[in-house]
Amino acid sequence: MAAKKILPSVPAVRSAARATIADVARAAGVSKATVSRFLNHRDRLLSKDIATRVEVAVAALDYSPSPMAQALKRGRSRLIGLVVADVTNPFSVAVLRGAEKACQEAGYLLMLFNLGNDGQREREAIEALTAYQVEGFILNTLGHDGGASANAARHGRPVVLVDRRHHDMQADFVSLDNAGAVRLGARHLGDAGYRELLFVSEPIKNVSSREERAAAFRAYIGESAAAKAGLRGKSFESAVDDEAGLDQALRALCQRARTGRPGVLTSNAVVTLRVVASLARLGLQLGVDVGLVGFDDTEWSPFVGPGLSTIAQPTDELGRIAALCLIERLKGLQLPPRQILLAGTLMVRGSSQPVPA
Amino acid sequence: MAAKKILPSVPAVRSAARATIADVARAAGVSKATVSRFLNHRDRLLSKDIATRVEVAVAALDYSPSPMAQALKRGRSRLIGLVVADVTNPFSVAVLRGAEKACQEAGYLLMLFNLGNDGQREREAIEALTAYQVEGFILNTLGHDGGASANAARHGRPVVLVDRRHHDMQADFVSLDNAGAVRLGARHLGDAGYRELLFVSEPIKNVSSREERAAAFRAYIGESAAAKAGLRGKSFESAVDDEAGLDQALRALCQRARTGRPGVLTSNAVVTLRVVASLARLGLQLGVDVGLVGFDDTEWSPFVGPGLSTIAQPTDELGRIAALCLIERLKGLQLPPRQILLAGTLMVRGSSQPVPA
DNA sequence: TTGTAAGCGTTATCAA
DNA sequence: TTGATAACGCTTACAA
Repeated sequence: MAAKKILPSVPAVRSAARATIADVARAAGVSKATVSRFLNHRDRLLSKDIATRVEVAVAALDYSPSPMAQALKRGRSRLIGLVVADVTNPFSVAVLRGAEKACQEAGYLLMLFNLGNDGQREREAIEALTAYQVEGFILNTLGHDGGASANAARHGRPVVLVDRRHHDMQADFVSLDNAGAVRLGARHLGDAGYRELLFVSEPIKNVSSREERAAAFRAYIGESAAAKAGLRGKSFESAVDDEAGLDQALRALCQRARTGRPGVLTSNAVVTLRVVASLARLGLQLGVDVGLVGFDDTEWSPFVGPGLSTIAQPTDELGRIAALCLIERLKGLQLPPRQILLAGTLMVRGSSQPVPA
Repeated sequence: MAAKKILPSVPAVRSAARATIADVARAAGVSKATVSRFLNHRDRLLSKDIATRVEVAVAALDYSPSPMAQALKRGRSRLIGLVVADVTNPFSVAVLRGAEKACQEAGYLLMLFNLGNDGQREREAIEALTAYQVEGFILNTLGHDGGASANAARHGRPVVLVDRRHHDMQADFVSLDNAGAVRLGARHLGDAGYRELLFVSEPIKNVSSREERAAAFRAYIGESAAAKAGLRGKSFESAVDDEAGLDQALRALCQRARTGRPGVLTSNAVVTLRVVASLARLGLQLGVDVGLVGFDDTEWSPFVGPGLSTIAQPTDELGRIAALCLIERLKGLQLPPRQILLAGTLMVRGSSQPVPA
């Protein structure tokens, strides 16, 4: 057996429990109130002498106030609750990053609650977060919370909705300009010579962003400009496990397109992947047999097939703006609910290359 | 102008602020202590009569205790801190999901802190989380925290490390069996006829998982079995912005491989994408000119080129086990630091198809 | 300008 | 079995 190695004992910081404000007061020879004042109103009401004594004590004890105790006393916690329907969704993560940065800069900490696509937990999430005294919410959810978020709003905890509206709630709303983005994609496909279009979405199920995109597609197809250009289109809702249905829809699309080429517009990255898989099953070539433009520009988009044309969302900005809106409200801004829509950007790649004349 | 619609006023829940334990006590006509006892030791020490009175009052007021106040009093918060180096990394997100679920089931809430790959913030993160009285940490970080986590551990806040060890800390560690996974990938490439291998990693920079994978590759190549099979290999560290360097390394690989075919093993999904891009620039075909196996099985792996062969990590399990380990410690388990290594799974696709004889 | 003391919502100790 | 009461760490009237 190997000789027992003697580990160097941990540097004997003797670290007692965290220092409290009482410790600092004692060390500085002042009252707790004075320490508190030094911390919160450093400027006013403090003699130079005492101020430095406190300052020294704080440094010596490496003191920092307990946010929990502060929250309890003040009723405010410097916490912002972020509820996302699904962290697996790269869109959510990107928004999360933007929001996090803005919160951090404003001195807030983000408390994340992931629903794992289980709508049931939405109410639970908001209540848990409320219990922890979060000061406001950023919600990327369905709104099936039994009024919990509306309730929070009424209690003076502002709410900002990202990407998905809640039908029953008036709140600031930050999102992609879905209608504009759909037009961008559809027009591009048309311009590239794809004339018979199919819009493929996840099952709409009352999710506002899905509704808006689907509606925008129908509207665009109905416009005279599109009709004049000979653009026609249908929509299809693709369920996770219904590969056969999707295959069938795409086959039908190709049939209809006998004359003009078929083009597909997908409503998010997950659906894009499903369509790519289906096309592969059908033996159809991207950008040759079928054109494709998908929502959400991912890191892998350039490398699938001939490169996937996409509509990029300004995810970082969305998250950042959502956080900023919320923080403004926390600072007391009184304003009717705002709607902030950001434009998408078309990334052209091989999957929508022009149909040879 | 459209007639002004009269919105139905919000259901007049008259919702006063959250009920406190004092409210419940008053409503039930008992003392706060009794209510507290009912909540915490429902079983012992309570006359049936009083118990039901309290129960009714709790229900009527929809009371639930304030975790903040509990944390202040008990010193425990039912909070677990999760620090990840980068939420953008799909691996981190997957782990997050697993951990979150386990925590939730055990009645803990996860507080997420994302470093955004800014190592500087690691210490800050741990201190912020500590201030919020998190009871323990799950860390997927570098360990450049100036001893903050070691310090936390000493204060009785257990720490579990995921995927990345901290050189200076003894703590439970949960990770992929990197050595095994590397062998799995390398051997597979060899078996498929790719004889001249290149291991491409992110800059190692002291990150333990990167070190382990690189070391395992060197070791495997040095083994007699590999040598006997005619396997040879080198390693390359690919920096984000150094496309030229990577191109050069791959060109050199192909040169060396004149006789046997060249194969590449990449250390994570980001690097995989870089290699795919480089190969495209060089006009080399995946699975024909060059074999490729990459760490991390992503949703898009099947759709890049002929399909990317990958080594899948049991991410959900990793997160779950990390959380469970932590929770065991929180329950008082005294044990020397454990190391839990999980095996990876090889997913064979077109990028490593056998070299035709 | 500083200190005293009350109280935020809990739980735990002690009597009753 | 129940009820006062004193903390937990902090902020804030109010007094001095």
